[in-house]
Amino acid sequence: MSLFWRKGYESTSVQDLVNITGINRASMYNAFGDKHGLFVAAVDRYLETVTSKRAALLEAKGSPRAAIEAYFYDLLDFSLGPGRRLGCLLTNSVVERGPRDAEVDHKFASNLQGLEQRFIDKLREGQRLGEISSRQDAEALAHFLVGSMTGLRVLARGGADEGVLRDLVETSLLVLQPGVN
Amino acid sequence: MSLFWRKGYESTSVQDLVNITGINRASMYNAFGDKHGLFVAAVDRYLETVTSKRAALLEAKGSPRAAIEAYFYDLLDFSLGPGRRLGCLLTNSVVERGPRDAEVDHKFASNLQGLEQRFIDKLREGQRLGEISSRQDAEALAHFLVGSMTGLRVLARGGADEGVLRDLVETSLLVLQPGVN
DNA sequence: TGAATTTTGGAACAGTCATTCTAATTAAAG
DNA sequence: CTTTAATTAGAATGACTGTTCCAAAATTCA
Repeated sequence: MSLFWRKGYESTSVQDLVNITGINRASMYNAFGDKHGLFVAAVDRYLETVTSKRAALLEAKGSPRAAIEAYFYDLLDFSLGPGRRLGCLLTNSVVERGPRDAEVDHKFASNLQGLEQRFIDKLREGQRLGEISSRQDAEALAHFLVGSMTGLRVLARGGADEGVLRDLVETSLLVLQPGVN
Repeated sequence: MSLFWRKGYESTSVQDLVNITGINRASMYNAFGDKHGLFVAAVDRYLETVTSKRAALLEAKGSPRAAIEAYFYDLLDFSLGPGRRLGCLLTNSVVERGPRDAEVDHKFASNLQGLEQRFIDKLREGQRLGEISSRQDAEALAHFLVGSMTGLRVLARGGADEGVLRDLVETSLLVLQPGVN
């Protein structure tokens, strides 16, 4: 998973995987079928361990707006620092392989839709509480947040300065603030 | 350029390039040195033809806010439709190769910084005219716009629905609207 | 027209790719 | 302990990788 995350699919050879895992080639092929099967398993593992842990922040009780803010600041923290500027494995994969890998494409779409739905739920709740601006409906805000988050991850991988990422997060969250209707 | 745009660097073989261009292998090597040299030339060409044409929209006289809006809607139009959901060649390249290709990395950073500066100029002018909100300084807004634009391009390549991209653009532009200070 | 340069087809190169195989060794199950 | 299954090391596969070379053909330049 780490290797695919760092180097992408094509640049990671089976030999690389054998070397770093210490697992025999034959065992890998026996367990995963082929390189692509192992890759998909790595992406699944990524979603289970890395992504879903952060998504849980969105399920927190209490202020919905605080939950969304916690989500973004957690992502920001994770995206900073040397050795961590890897972006999102799934996003990277869809950029590299999306148009030619239906499985990756589908995972990306459904993952994004799942996150979008969590955003929508929290946004609606926040709007009902008056914590979150009602100038736009929750769907539009959720779409916006998903886009902003995607930009954040890609800019992080691209090596953007911390200030850029921070401004992106802060300004995005400012959109949620209720002002004049 | 089109092939690298569609398939990325690693998945595009020299043989593919020979086939699609009809140019002899030896001529290509004579002109560009190696595959990477050709790739860099393709990225440069992309920036000269595709990107800089759109960047010119930001130089338009008249309303600075309208110029920024024109830029984003032009990008949105371009990103939609079948066969056009390719994202940005430079962004795709930095995702695939960024950490291991200093030349791509540098091009990405300087290109983004150039765009950021154009945004800043327009934003400042708009703030002076009262067209653009002054709740945040122009730098922060520019960072936000760059992030939003990056997200748009990646989501487009990822096959996101038109509505998602549209909401992202509209909401991002809403941030510029002057409200209560 | 004649000389110099570029382009062409095509073969050849060594290296790497993902994948499969064989045979030996280890571990699990009954 | 015995049998069955899984794991190992390592070689071998054929296809493809980027790159170089050669001689012939075409083009450019003076």
